[in-house]
Amino acid sequence: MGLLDTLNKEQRQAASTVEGPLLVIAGAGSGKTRVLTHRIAYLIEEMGVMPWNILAITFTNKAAGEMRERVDKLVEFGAGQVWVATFHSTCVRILRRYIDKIGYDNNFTIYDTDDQKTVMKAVLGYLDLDPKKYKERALMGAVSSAKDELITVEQFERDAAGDYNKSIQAKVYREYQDTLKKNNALDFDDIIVKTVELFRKCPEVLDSYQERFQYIMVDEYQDTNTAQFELVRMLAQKYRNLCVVGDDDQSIYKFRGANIRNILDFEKYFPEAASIKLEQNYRSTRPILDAANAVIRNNTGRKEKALWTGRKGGVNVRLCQFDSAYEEAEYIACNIRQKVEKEGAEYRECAVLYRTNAQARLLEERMLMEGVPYNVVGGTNFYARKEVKDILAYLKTIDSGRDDVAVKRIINVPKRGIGNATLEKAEDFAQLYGIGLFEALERADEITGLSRAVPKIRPFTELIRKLRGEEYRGKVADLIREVVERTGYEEYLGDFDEEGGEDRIGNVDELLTKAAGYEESSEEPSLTGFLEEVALVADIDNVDGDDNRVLLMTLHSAKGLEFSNVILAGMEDGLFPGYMAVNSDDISDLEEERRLAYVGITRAKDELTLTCARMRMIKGETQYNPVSRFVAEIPMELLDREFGPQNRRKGAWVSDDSFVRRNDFGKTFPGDDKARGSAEAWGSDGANGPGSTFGTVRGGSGEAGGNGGTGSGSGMETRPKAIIRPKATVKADKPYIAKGISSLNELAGISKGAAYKAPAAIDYGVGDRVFHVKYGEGTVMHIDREPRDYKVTVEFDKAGQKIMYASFAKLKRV
DNA sequence: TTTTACTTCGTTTTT
DNA sequence: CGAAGTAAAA
Repeated sequence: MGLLDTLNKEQRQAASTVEGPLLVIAGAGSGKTRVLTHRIAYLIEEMGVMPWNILAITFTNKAAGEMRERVDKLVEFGAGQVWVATFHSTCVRILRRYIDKIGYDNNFTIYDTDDQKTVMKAVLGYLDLDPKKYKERALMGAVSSAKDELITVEQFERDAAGDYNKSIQAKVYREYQDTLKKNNALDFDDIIVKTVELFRKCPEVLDSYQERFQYIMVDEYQDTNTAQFELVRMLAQKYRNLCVVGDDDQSIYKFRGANIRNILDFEKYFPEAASIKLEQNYRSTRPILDAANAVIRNNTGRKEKALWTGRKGGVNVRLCQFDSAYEEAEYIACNIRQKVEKEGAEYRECAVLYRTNAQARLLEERMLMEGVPYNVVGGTNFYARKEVKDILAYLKTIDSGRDDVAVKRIINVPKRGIGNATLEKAEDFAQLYGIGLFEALERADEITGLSRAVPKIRPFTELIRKLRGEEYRGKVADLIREVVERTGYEEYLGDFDEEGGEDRIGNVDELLTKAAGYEESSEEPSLTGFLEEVALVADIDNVDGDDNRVLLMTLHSAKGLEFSNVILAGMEDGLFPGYMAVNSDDISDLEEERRLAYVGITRAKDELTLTCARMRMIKGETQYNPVSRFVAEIPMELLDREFGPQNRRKGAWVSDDSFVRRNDFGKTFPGDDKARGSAEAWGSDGANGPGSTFGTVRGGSGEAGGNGGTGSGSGMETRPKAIIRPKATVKADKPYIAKGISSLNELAGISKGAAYKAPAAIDYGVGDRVFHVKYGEGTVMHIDREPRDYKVTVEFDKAGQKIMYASFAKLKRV
C-alpha cells in the first residue's frame, strides 16, 4: 500500500488506526497535518469510506484551507466532499439550518467582541449597575467562561445563591443573553453552545449528524474547551471513530477557556482509546530542539515526551541583550536585512515573534526605516476597524433588521443629525411595542415627540428599504458601493483622512474587493453568507506565504507555522512571561507562558535568535526588566551571545560585565525550583546599575521597591511584590525615532498592507465632462493622485462641487 | 446636537 | 503613551 509509504512508523500507525477512539500526541514539527491528511486519504482510498462521512475540525480557517488543499492533492476523487472546517464555521452551518428549533431565526447575526461590549454596556445601564464598580470586561469574561463550561443562565443563578457578587454576574448573564436573543444574535461562544443545546434538545438532528460524520478528526485538540469537547463527544458517540491530534505542551489558550484536561484525560473519557506519540521532529536543528526540550521540561503534569531529530549540525541559539527596546528593534531589522542581502536569505523565511501586540509598533517603525518589507499579523482585525464595521452594520441591517446594535451604530453615521434624545424615544417605542429598533424608526411618525426628527430619519429607512430590493439579492459588492455612494460615506471619511493618515478609504475599498471575491468564489452568494464568512475570519487566515515579507506576530498567532529564521523579541521577565503570570499564585499561569515559549522556540527551523532589552516603555512608563527566566532555562552550551555590527557602531552594545545579569529567581519563586540550576550558571548577583534591578523601577519612594537588592539568594522566601505598577514614572531619554513621522503609511510608501495596488486607470482628465449616477453631469476640476486611488473634484451642473474617490464614484466620460 | 478639552485607565494572548 | 470615556461649551 503505497499511500502511507512516506510516513514513519508512528505516523503510519496513526494514519491507519481508523476504528475507535484514537489519541495522537504530536510534538511540534512531527508532521501531524501529514498524518491527518494521509489518514483521510487512507479512509477514502483504502477503507472505502465515503468522503462525506468524514469530518475534520481545525481552529483556524487557514489550517482548514491548508488541510483541504493537501487532501485534494492526495485523494483522487471526492476530496471536495470531505467536511473540513473550523469549529465555528461547522457550527454556524448546522445552526443556519436548524436553530429555529431552539427559538432563534435562521438568519441570526454574529456578534464580535466589539458588539458584545456594546451589549454589555447597555446591560449595565439597564440593570443600573455602576460601571466603575463592575467592569464590562470582567463581566464579559465571567459570561464567556460560563458559556465555555456550558453553564446555563439557570445553572449559574443556582450556583450563585448566597454569593452577592456571583448573583450580580448571574443577573448580568441573564440580561446579556436576553438582549442577544432579542437581537437574534449569537456571540462566538454561543455558536458552540447553541449547537450543543440544539443537539441536546433535538435528538433527531443530532442523529442525522452522527450518521453523516462517521469518522471525526480534531486538530489542535489541546485547545478545545469544555463546550467544544462536548460537541465532539456527542457527534462521535454513535460510531466512536474519533481521532484527536494535539500536543499538551502547546496548549496556550487557557484564557479562552481551553481545557488542557481534555487532552490529558482523553483516555479517561474514552477508555478503549488507542494512543500514539509522534516524537520525531522534521523541522528544527538539534540545538533548537534541545533548547525547546530544556525549557518545557520545567513544566509539571505533562505527557512525557522528548522530541528528537535526525538533522545533523545546526547553529546555537543566539542571544542578544540591548539597552533599550529601540536598539532591539534596530538590531532585528538590520539583522534580517543583512541576512537577505549578504546571505541570500528570503524575507518570507523570517519571522519576529513577541508576546504582546503592543510590541509590534516599535518593530514596525524600524522595519520601515530600514526598508525591510514586512507584514504585521493580528492586532486589530481588519473586520474590526471602525469604517469596515460601519459598512458591515449597514449590510447587517439590510440583511435582517433585527440587529439593534448594528442599527444604532449607523443611525447617525454619517451624521444625520439624529442624536441621543431621538434614539431614546425610538428605543422606548420599540420596547413598548416589542418590535426592533429599525421597525420603530420606520414608524417614526407614530412616535410622540419625534415629529421634528422624522425628516432626518426618513432618508435612512428609505435607503435601507431600497437596498433590500430584489435586484440586490446576492450582489454584495453592489450593495457596498450603493451604501457608500448614497450615504456620502466617502466624504464622511474624507474628513478623517485629511489629518489622520490611516487609509480608511483604502480599507473600505478592500472590503469591496473582498465582497467581490466572495461573490466569485461562492456558489450561491448571499448577504448572509458574506456576513458570516466575514465574522469568522482571523487575521492569521489572510497570511499569504507568497509575498516575500518578514512576518511580525504574537506567539499565539505563530502556532502551527514554521520559519527558517525566528526571532523571539522581548525576552524579559514581566513581559514574557507577562507580569500577570509572574505575580499569579497559580503556577499553571506560568506554565502556560512556558508552553508559549516552547511554541515560539519550535517555530524555528534553522536559526533562532532571542532578544531582550534592559529598558522598555510599557504603557507610558519605563520599565527595567530582567532577562526572561525562560532564557535561563536553556543550557549555556546551547547559547551564543552575539552582537550585530550596527550595535557596535552605535555604541549600543553592552559590556560584558553588565551583560545578562540574572537575578536569582530560582529560589524566590515557589514552584519554579527547577529553573534554578541553570539560573545560577549566569553568575551571582551584585551588579550595579539599573539593569540588575529586579522588576520595575519605581521613581520616588521605594516602599515596595526597596527590595532592590533582590537576589541575595538567601533562604528567605521573600518574593518581592516588585513587578506591579509603579506609581511614579521614569521618563525614557530621547527616543530614537523622531515623533515627526505622522503616520507609518507615509513612511511606508509601498510596504503597508498586503494589497498595495495601483489605482485603477481612469479615462478622464481635468476639464473633461463626466457623468455621475446620482449627481448627473459635471466638469472635472481637479484630480489628486493618491497611493490607492484618485481623488476627483467635480463641479456638477446641478449638485455643485463634490470631491470623490474614483473607485467609488464610477464616473463616466461623456 | 455636536465639538472640544480634560480625565482615567490599561493589555497579555483571539476563534 | 494612547484610547476611550466624561464633562462642559458652543
